[in-house]
Amino acid sequence: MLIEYTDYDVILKNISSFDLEQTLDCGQCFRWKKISDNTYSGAAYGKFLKISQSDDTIIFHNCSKSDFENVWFSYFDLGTDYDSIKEKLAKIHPVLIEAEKYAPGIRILKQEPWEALCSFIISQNNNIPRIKGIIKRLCESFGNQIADGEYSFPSAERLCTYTVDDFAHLRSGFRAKYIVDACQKVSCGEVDLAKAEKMSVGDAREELIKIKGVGPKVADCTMLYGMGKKECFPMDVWMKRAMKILFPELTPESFGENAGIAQQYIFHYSRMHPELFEK
DNA sequence: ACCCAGGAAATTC
DNA sequence: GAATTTCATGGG
Repeated sequence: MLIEYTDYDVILKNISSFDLEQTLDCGQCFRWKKISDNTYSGAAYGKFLKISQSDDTIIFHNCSKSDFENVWFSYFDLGTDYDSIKEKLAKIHPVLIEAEKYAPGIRILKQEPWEALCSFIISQNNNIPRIKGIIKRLCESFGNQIADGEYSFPSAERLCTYTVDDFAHLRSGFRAKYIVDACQKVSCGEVDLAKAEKMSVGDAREELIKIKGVGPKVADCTMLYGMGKKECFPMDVWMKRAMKILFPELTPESFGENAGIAQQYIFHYSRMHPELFEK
């Protein structure tokens, strides 16, 4: 991988195992939008970004060197060698070879812990288009405008004084009371996300499920997508189906230290091949 | 009308 | 304690 800094853009050349569409539309994040072929716009850590790809070249448009180094490098997990991880995972089970082949450019994003937590609280017993709508309304109502029509994800501190009624327009249903509890516990430090990030998976999970509406699955998604804990293996309805039909002899532990990455290949592959689970 | 959606809390057995 | 029901909302 080669990094070039121009006056306005950051350009990555000769990058492998990175596909924007696969990474941004595989169910791990909910806020990036496709604005034209191979071009996306979105936000994280309070920064707006337009990013585009052609083959093995990625352009971070109008992006400073410091934003790239401080935010986007780790956000897109550019320090991790996915080629070698895929090779190791492929040896565990042949179905993983298929799943990797289907979307070889998936990377696990390192999102903000609070955004991941909040997003996956909203995701429970919900579908992806509706999750995106609720999060969009949350950001547009309470986030800061950081570019034309683009908003940051509002912090727990920003949200902690609101009640269930104040969130009614989000149309998040029974999840509104969970959002309220998360805002309160995180903003006052009863649940310390920065500390949880440094804890073991077991301890961090215990910490996170103190929040109402956070169980093992939401906690694991928060740790995998928001804290970089790649051994986490969130078990949603799709993964339960996949384990039963595709990997009957395996458990989440079978996938090892990068189980979360395996999970993402399997989740996306399963969701795009629902016929595997019919009847 | 019915079923399901990246689950977890509340209730019942 | 384990199994089942309920929880809002929207799309198919």
